Amino acid sequence: MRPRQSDIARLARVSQTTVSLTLNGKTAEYGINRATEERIMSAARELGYVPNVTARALRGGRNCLLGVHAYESLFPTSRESYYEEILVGIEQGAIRTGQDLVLFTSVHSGQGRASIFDGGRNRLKIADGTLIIGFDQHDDELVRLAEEGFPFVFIGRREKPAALGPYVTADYVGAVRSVAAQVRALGHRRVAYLGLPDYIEPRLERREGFARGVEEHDLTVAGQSFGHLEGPHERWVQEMVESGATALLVEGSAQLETVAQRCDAAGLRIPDDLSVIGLDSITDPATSSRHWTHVRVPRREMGSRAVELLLEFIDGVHGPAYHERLPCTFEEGETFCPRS
Amino acid sequence: MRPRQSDIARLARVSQTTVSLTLNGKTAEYGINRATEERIMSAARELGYVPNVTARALRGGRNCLLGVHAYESLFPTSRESYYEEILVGIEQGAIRTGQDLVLFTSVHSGQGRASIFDGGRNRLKIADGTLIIGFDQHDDELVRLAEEGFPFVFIGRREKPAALGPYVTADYVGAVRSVAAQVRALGHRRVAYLGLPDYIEPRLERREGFARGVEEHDLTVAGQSFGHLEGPHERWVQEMVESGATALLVEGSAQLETVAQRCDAAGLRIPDDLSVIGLDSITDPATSSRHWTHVRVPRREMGSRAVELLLEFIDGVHGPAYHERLPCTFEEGETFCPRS
DNA sequence: GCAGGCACCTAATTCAAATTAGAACATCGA
DNA sequence: TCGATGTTCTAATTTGAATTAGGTGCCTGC
Repeated sequence: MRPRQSDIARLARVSQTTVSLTLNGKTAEYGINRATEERIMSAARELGYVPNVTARALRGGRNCLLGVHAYESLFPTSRESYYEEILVGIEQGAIRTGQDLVLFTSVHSGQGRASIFDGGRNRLKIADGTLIIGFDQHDDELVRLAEEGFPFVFIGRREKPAALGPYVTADYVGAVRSVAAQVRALGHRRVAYLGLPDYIEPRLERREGFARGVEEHDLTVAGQSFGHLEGPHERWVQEMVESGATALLVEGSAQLETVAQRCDAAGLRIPDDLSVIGLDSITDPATSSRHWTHVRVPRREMGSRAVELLLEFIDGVHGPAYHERLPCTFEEGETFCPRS
Repeated sequence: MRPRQSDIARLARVSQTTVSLTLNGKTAEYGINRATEERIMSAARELGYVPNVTARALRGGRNCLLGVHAYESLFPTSRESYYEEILVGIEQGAIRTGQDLVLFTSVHSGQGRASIFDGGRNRLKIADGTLIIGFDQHDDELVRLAEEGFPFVFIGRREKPAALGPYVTADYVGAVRSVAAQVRALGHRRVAYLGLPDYIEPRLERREGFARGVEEHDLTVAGQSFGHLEGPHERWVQEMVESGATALLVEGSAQLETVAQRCDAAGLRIPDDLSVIGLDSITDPATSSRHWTHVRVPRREMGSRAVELLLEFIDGVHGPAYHERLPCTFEEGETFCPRS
């Protein structure tokens, strides 16, 4: 059996209280005698004492467990997962802060959509709080839990923050504005924008950033497309360039490859005839045809910061309306050059 | 504040004992009245009761929480991670059996090697048992925990099972013997083996399977190499073929690509001049130059089965010496043909 | 010689649940 | 009507550590 504080106490001929005090370094505060302290410490060493976290957590009311919730499989089958990098960050954050993570897999066991409440046996609350990643289809349940005072932190998109809990996201607007500034700085005047055919928050914010960037830096828009997931038609690329565009901003990293193909087909050289700048992280550099100049979304940092934020929220450091926008970084590549 | 059993007790006008008994389904065993049971259950529902994992763990109850332990980051930074597929399987197993997973990230917080005990933050016991993946550098600690009766199940390699707990692995020996049989069945007589430069269990077992297969099917060995992580030198490939090999078995999936390059360089066609069979799963088919004929290690199934096994072990269905070897599957590809 | 204060330590309680050992009451057979 | 058996529930304890609220003895100052 593992030694307890009371075993140390017996060996050192003191009370369990004194042992606890000593082991927690409160000797000065409570005036424990130096000699007593040494007896206790050596007894602890002799017995190979290891505190029981469970007991400690019970007393402290904290479980040191943070939930991770994603409405989907967490260990992604596809390698293109949006979650992956965020999860890496969350893990790092948890390591740094000494928390363990709970994956609420049991909520998936029912068929149909995963439910946080899961028929009343609400497992969620075994954690001290929960990180929620991505797209939410469960606002009703979240509202209920938040009203009960259960702490959440959201990562990434949050359509209606609704003050349910703090969130961490990236500064998409700022990132695209800054791209616009650099485009202009390299002499470009006329630009185009290639978007994905949906309207989730990060994309809307990029578009806002583009609009503001264009205005602030006196650029003109040669074309915008939001039509196809995979990328634009060759025709669109050609027309855009013919109408004077010398730089193209691309929302989706997968679209970049299509752009490359279209340019090849149209006899356009990147970046000599057209500078191309990606507005999202490159998911898999290994499968990229070239070294794209792009904006990296700090997903890892977002995950990592979210862990700290959740702990701070639990401790009452921030209110539920608190949020942070982490800056994106500009990654130099070989697809962006001065206007020729 | 979160409701406790005593709150339910007050509302249902019974003792905390009765609440505990009822919530744990021991009504029959202790003869709790149907009406009392219903009062308790509805009170619990009304208050939104959720058991406190910490208290339960302290006292020694079940939490429907299974730990996952890997001595390394669980969410891999590299996409080539050995763990990934196993984790997918574990997640599926957990979903099927209604367990939640705890990632013991907190043990990594100390610098240096991750320790299960780690100066006292042994949180392991909040889980009902733990899955241990991969290579273990901590046998001493495991022994200690196992002696305390904490349930483990090991996945994959286990150098000294030491009867600490059951394990799940793949039948590497059988898989390679069966490859040898097929090689012979397609008329090959002389074969070569390309291994990785280390001696962990799965590789040793593959080599044993190769040795036995060669003997059983009356094959001869034209060459064996264990020199380089990335693959063989061109010279080795040439010599092997010149000495009569018509089939090559390759341990590492990454090595396959090197083999392809060497063959191209030497003017050897696969499979016309040389059949090539991989002995491990193809990690990323997208980056494969061709559709390799190979043995797939059932890592997903191993993870999934390990979850069940852990539950069975906790329930005393198996002893600590129990283990299972799951069969590998033979995946047809375009790199293995009859000897011409 | 007695209040006040300090140094040093401990008994008792708390955390939330599980469990052991019975208690209170009814019923039944002899 | 007495013991035996059952039914239905509870008081008290346990888990391991942290904390609160003291308690004891010694010294100082007046």
